[in-house]
Amino acid sequence: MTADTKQMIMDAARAMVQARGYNGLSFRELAKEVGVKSASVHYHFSTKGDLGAALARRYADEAIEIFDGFLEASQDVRACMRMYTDVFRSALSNNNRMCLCGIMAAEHDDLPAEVRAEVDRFTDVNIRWLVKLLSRGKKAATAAIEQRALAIFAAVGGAQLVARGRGDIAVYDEAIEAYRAAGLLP
Amino acid sequence: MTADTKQMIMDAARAMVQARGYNGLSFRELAKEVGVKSASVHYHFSTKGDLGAALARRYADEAIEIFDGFLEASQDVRACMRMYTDVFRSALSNNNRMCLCGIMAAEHDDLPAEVRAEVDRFTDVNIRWLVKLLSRGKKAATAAIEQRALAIFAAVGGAQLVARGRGDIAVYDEAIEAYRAAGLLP
DNA sequence: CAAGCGCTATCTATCGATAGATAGACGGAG
DNA sequence: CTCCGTCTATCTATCGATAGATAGCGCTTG
Repeated sequence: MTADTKQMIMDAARAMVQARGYNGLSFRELAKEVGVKSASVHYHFSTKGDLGAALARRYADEAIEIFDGFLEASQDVRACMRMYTDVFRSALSNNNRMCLCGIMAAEHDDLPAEVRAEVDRFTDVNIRWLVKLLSRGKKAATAAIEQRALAIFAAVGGAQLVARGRGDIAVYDEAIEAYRAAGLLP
Repeated sequence: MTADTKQMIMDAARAMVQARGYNGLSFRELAKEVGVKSASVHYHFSTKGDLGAALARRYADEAIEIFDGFLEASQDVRACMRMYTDVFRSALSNNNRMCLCGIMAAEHDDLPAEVRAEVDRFTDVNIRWLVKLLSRGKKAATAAIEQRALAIFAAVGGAQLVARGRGDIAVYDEAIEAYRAAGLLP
């Protein structure tokens, strides 16, 4: 039983942050959830900032892998985009949670610097990937594509935020559909 | 000196929440900002939930007034929409702040019930207004207009969130412009 | 005088963080 | 094989800071 405590801590912490934000994460509650003492959490992550940064770093790294898998899985821009929006959808369908970095972005100015840096990197990762995807379709000007990528990322994040507030995943689906209908999404 | 303390408290509290979120608001810091003691804040708002709900309520009420003023000021749908997006822009230009209810929406599940109710009402106010505006243009199906209104609200909120994270108001402008170019915004 | 309002002083709960102890695994030395 | 030292991982207990909240005093003003 390699129920690696460190992994369990990170998993539980991610879920808690996705549900209640970085400020809503406490070592004591986290430890209780995992079944250890808060001192043990400090053993693995010396400060709360360390933990938050580790969470965001792993999250961004996983995003790169997953997103790049989409690009390899299909040459169809529309299909890839659908897989992309489905990733954000799955956070909602998993107990009405938000994207880890989406919710942390709201707390942006309150975050320890090392956490903020990783959250910003997640944004970069998304935008770079979207640029790569959009570049497949047409060879528009780079600036135009970057603008479009940014708009898509913002719109998807906003849809997630509003849908979670409503507690209704259908709200997300409707927003995405409206984006597609308007031509914002390919 | 009717520098009404209660008003000063609400003004300072709103600014602090817009910068750091509801969880980032503390009575002590708020009191210091206003120049009173935290006990005095409790005199006007018996609990933090009371204060948060009052903030969100006033915010939503002001939004109704401001937005309806747009509808009266111009018959042009595009002009009204620009005024609408400019309201969200002004939060950013005011010290890189977020919409009060936008940032609270991220903390949605952590909010006291009375605060959450007002935040939800703000969303309603926005969507109802957008529906009213969009209905001017064309007589599309109600469901389609509501979907569109929701998508616009989400997209604008997302643009604000991302732009604040980047600390660059130009990001907001670019996203809005992309929405317009795509035809999401009229 | 009475009410309204802000104060001092204090409470309880919880936060992140740290100190120090301990149980057990592992490896090398005699 | 066994003893010794070290390392890992967790524990208990506690720290100072800060959170929101409260009781009661005192000033000011109508």
